[in-house]
Amino acid sequence: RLRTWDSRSQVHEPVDRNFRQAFSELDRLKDKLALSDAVIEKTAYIYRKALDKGLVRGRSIPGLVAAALYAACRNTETPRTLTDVANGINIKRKDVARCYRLLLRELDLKMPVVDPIKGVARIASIADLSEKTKRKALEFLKEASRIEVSAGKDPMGLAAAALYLACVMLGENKTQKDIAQAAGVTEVTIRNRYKGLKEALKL
Amino acid sequence: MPQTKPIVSIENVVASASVDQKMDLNEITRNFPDVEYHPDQFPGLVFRLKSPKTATLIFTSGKMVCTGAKSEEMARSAVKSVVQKLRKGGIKVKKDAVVDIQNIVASINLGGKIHLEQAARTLPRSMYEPEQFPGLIHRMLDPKTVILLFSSGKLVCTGAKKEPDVYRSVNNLHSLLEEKNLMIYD
DNA sequence: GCTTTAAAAAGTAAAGT
DNA sequence: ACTTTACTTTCGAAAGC
Repeated sequence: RLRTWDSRSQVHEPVDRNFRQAFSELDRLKDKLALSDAVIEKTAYIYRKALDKGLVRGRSIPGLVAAALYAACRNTETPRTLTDVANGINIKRKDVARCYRLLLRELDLKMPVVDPIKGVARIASIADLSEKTKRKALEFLKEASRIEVSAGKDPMGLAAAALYLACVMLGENKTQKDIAQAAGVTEVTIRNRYKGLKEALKL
Repeated sequence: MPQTKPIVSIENVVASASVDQKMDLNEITRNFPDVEYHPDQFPGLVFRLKSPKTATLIFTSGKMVCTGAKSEEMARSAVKSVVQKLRKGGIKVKKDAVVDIQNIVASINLGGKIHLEQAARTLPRSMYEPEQFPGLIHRMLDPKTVILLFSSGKLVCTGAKKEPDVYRSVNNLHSLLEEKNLMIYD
């Protein structure tokens, strides 16, 4: 467990101090964001690479740890938003985003495209939506990505709109506000995506 | 050969310039009531022209930065115009400005939609993060430019230092998109 | 890295009617 | 709900913190 870290933890060279400092940060996040060991492991791997490439020089350690963590989530298809990670470490989302872009560029990381389907379960559980509604939303999203209405749109906004559309279709009484809050988007975004989905799916 | 002819529109040209002499920004501020100069905030003075609609930053070193022009030529004439106005306003400027184009921003319409997600998977040096921005960011090596791609088929090209580089970038990308079947024409 | 300038793309957001 | 304003991304130069 955390071999990347353990392998050098005995040696007290500056690089390892940096690594240890960075990961005391990460330990707190593991519980806060309910992350798996695999994600933590990948975060350590990515951070180590950044360290070896000298990307940490003159930059905030929490910012890069957050970025490495977000990259690990993306890489493992773990549904955590940039905002989740930023709030977890208590840094500005914009700073995490900047560090994340730096990691992608300098380490040549290729990330899978975020699938809106990954956000459905979390929104549904926070908004307390039925299993049936969830299934229906998944269907809508699959068709939406097939015909590419999702291109350029915020995955969480799409997932929220699909769930709202499913609620309307199946008669589950949930307000746009409830779902918007659960998804972390505005009601306006749900309305816009809802309109787009309905037209594109000809419903 | 590409199936459509991209419509390219140059939207902004950034140029640096120098009159190779120290400038008294406070004097300029006194003689030109419309300029903005807040040295606490930024060391450059902002000199705006109504036509061509540009903003030129003037520094005490005599170096300048002109933004907002719609062409390389317009940027050069804007700088000439600024120097001319400074002289008319009683500011002594011995030499004419030497101008260098630093960046050209253009908007483009390819005339067909783009398979953005597939492009994100196949284009090298690209980043597609719809949670942060709706466009796909692609870094081209030659010419060294950055192109933003949108599913609508519209693009933004930036980083070019010559107008021909904008066209070369667009044509390179357009061919690449067609080669890889990432374009949708109706 | 930041500060300031300008400009487009499309999405999201917030404020005011 | 609609409009308006504004912010996200990309780029480069300038002088200085």
